[in-house]
Amino acid sequence: METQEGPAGNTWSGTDPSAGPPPAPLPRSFFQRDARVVARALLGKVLVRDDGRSARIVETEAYRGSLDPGSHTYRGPTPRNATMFGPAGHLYVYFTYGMHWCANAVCGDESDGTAVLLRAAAPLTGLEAMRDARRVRRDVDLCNGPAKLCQAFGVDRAFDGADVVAADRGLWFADDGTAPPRRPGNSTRVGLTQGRDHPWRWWVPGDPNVSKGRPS
DNA sequence: GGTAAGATCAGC
DNA sequence: CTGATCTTACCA
Repeated sequence: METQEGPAGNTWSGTDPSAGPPPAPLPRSFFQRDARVVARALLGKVLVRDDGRSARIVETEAYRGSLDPGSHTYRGPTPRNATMFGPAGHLYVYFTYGMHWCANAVCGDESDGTAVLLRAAAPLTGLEAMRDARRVRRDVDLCNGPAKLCQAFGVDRAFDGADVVAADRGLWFADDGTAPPRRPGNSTRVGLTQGRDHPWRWWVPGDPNVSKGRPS
């Protein structure tokens, strides 16, 4: 019988004593589904980093490969999107607008090129580290956008390809018992010029940490 | 080799 | 609403 413990090699050091032991990572099968299903299922799950930072996912978007003109993988494999064409349960991190990083959870079957963009989250623990990484007045501004979330968690190029099931880089998703909303908010995606008709954005209704980004 | 656009954000 | 800031992808 094993005691409840985090992924091998990780040292949970959450600053909130009530946070308890490190929650186990979601299994790979969680991600091996249609990205639209995973996008909704991720609402309410917790993004965890082994330095104590954690936040509840409150907004996501699905990107669907060759079926989706708005996806980085729409036109086939390139050096940049290689991770998205790999196995589910890895993190696809890309650089954009000359200064921002954004993170996705790769979904579906290998070579599908599908993923879920993490658009916003509600900070839970490790707020000091997040405030350190981002100079903002209100905590609600720490993770209320895809690039803000990455900055708050210190996610950059070094995390592209990270296995969030094996948690090989100290980053994973956990289920703390919070169920996804019965009826999530839904709209077209934010910031796209192509594929903007697809309603593949979802969020937790009423959560103040949902991004201010407007659908295209 | 040149260039246009980009799954964004902060400040005015 | 605009500027920042630079990588990527695509075309010549």
